[in-house]
Amino acid sequence: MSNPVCKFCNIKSQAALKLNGCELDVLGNNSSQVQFGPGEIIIKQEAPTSSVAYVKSGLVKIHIKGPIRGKILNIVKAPAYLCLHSTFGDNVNHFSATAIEKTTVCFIDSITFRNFIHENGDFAYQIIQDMGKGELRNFHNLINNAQKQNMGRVAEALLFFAKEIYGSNSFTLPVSRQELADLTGITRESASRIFTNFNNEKILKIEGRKISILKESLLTQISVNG
Amino acid sequence: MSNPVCKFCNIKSQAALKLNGCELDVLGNNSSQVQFGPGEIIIKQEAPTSSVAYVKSGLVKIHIKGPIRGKILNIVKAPAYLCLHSTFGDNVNHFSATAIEKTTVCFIDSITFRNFIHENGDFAYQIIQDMGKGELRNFHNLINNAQKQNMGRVAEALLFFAKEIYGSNSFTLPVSRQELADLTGITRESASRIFTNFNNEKILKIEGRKISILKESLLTQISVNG
DNA sequence: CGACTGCTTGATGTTGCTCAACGTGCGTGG
DNA sequence: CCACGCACGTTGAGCAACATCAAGCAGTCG
Repeated sequence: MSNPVCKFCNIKSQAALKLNGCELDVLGNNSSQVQFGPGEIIIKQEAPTSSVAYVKSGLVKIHIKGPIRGKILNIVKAPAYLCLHSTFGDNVNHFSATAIEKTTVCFIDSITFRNFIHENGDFAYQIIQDMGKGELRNFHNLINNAQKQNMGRVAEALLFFAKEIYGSNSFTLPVSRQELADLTGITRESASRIFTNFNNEKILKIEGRKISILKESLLTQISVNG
Repeated sequence: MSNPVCKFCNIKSQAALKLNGCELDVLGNNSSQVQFGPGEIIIKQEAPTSSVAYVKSGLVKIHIKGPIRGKILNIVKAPAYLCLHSTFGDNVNHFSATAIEKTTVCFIDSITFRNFIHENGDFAYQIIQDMGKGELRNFHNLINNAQKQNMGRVAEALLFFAKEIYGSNSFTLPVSRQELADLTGITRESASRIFTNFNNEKILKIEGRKISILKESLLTQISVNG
């Protein structure tokens, strides 16, 4: 594997910015860059964690096979590391990661990555901050899913896409109704019903996967109040 | 603050074991040890994160004020760090931590802790592993809460106490019915009903908070199948 | 054109929350 | 000391929210 452009890559992670020229050469020699199309699996649940994945561009869903049905834990936008917790918490992946848009991923050899942590405190500190922020997001998710009811969850998810992913109140949903249901923890029928409901109430304008948020304040209220 | 015994403490964290004598002196001079009784608040949600908390002994619940009712995110047994994610993800605590048994906590000055990470790669690596393991546990929780129904959740919680906390099928529940409900995300009435149900079915023997698991395999099955 | 996938809609059944009542033990203040 | 409020626990009845089941529709691909 070889990826000699790390040194000149301009989408470095916060952590990689702390590496010096020599370390960046090592990184380049121990990583490889791969392209994924929508639906292609980047990381497979149960497989051994042989490398660290860094998403350079694109959009990825983190998901898991639940006891009953699938569950999407998170949607991650580049730039971000994927599943660091799995890498350092265990030696198999606890989740799968699948591209939902065209995505570029750098796979970094685990040993190399670990060495950086051991030898470069600034690098380690950035990784810890990253993990911390990620975990906070996930906890936030947990609360929502635990106590809100369906309309609130869907509202939450839509606002997430608008704010966090696209930065606009008009966007094309990158996931199917089924996937949205897996993300919010409801059935696809319920998701569908809530969509038509929001459409009728003129809170959203929906044309297939094209969504425009018309009454953001109301949607926010629904999201907050459960 | 002063706690000169760090050097000779025999309940050091995995991370602290990586510190040298000199660093342990610094740790001692920048940390303090505090005792908490059941119900006493160790970390308060929304308060600034001024120090890192290390639980030396005892049992702690991590909880949060939800939009509708409280939610217990996790029950943590010593030895463990508390809420590292809050410390590094943001500068206010996103959760509260409350002792549920007599608990000893060491508060370590954040700056000191950060310096260790920057300067001692082995220390940093242990912290990262800790965070990784913790996050995996939490994700596991999320899945359960998302898809199981009430009986399964209660079964899960009981097995958690038996396996992870007490290592025995007979134990005294350290939490009230209300708290168990907050942990599993159900109402206290539902919790109560399920308890009497399990008692009638002879899956458990219940006397107030004293619990004996009689049919572990059945309970496990209920827990797994939702 | 038929098979298939993704989406929608309606009818039905179940789960679990809410509300309400009642018992108990504990601490507080008259 | 007793009355009272308060947290905890249990049980029952009714209801709303959702999942499930079932059917139908539009678009697409071989």
